[in-house]
Amino acid sequence: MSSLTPDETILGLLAAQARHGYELLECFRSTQQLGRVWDLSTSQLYAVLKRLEREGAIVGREVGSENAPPRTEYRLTGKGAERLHRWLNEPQPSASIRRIRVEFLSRLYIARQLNIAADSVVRHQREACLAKYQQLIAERDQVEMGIDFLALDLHISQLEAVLRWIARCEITPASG
Amino acid sequence: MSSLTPDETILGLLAAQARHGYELLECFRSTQQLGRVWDLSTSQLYAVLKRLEREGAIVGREVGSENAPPRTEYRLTGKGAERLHRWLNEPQPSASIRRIRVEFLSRLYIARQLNIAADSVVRHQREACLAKYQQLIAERDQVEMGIDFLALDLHISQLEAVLRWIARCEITPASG
DNA sequence: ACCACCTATTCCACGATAGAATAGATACCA
DNA sequence: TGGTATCTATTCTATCGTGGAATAGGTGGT
Repeated sequence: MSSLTPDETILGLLAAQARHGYELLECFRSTQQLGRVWDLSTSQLYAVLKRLEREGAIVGREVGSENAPPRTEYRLTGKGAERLHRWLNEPQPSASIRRIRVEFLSRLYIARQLNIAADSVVRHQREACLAKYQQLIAERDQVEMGIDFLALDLHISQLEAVLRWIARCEITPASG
Repeated sequence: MSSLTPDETILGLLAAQARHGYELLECFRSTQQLGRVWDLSTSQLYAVLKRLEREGAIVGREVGSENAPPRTEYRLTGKGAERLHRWLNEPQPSASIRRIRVEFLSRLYIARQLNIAADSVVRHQREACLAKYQQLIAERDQVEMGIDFLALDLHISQLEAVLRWIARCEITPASG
């Protein structure tokens, strides 16, 4: 598992419409949008754009503006769109608490932005969490009281909370 | 807030007894010990030891062994012990889910290893979580349905689970 | 004699990241 | 009209963290 990068989320934002770096940055800063989900620095955003372009998932073109500095507007390529949809439909998403908080919320948001039904996204996430939950329960039964047990027990509690929250997600899909 | 490093946890392990790198590594690998709390690579562990020595929190000395390669055994300095106890008694620990999972569990484990009462550690953590919890509840009331609300609601659910878990911690202190 | 594995640590190349720097345009105020 | 503050937009740089391989001594098996 590689670390948590906004690559696919950016692909999703660009799938909705072509944008330049600064616009994307605002999407990630506004609490109305992804501000509570991601915390990106300027340089990280531009570094990701460079990487995505190098990988052929997006292409940029220089756009001169009358009342602002020149900007580079990026749009999705076919390759990028393919990667985006693989990510959205990931059948076995991570059940890590952190990844749920970031990746799953991003998937929900992007699906909404693209007017794609999110129910399979939610279902996959719930199934992954449930599987992990049952595995942890089984492990906890083998373990004696100690730091080990506490860590497992906390993890299990976190997953229980996630499962209840996901159930609420399913009846109130993300808007905005 | 800097990122999540095992520096103080290592100071704690060295406070219990002088150890060399490989021994510490085993503490971080064994699930009986900190294996479920941290996931350190070899190079990270040695890098931290170098840093702690440079900062004067620990000192290493070469120890020749009969049946193994030479090793560097580290012990805590006065400066290191001071830093360790500041960390253990931190009055306002982070209420971030991730930090609770890692830092708080480490504090509990280290307190136990040093035969120090953990109740103030637990109390500080509960207070920090409760404050954060109430702040998030207030924020949620201001926010309309959307990704923003879902993110807040998930965060709140996670903190509720943590608070219930902490209540259980208080009646069953960590052993081993 | 050789290989595999354990102990113990170092090295290196790469990428991430924070924060400053650059730079053009507009707006405000004295 | 000069100053400076602020917004738009991106790049640069120095540092740090990291994974993975390399190094290296010792031990036990076949």
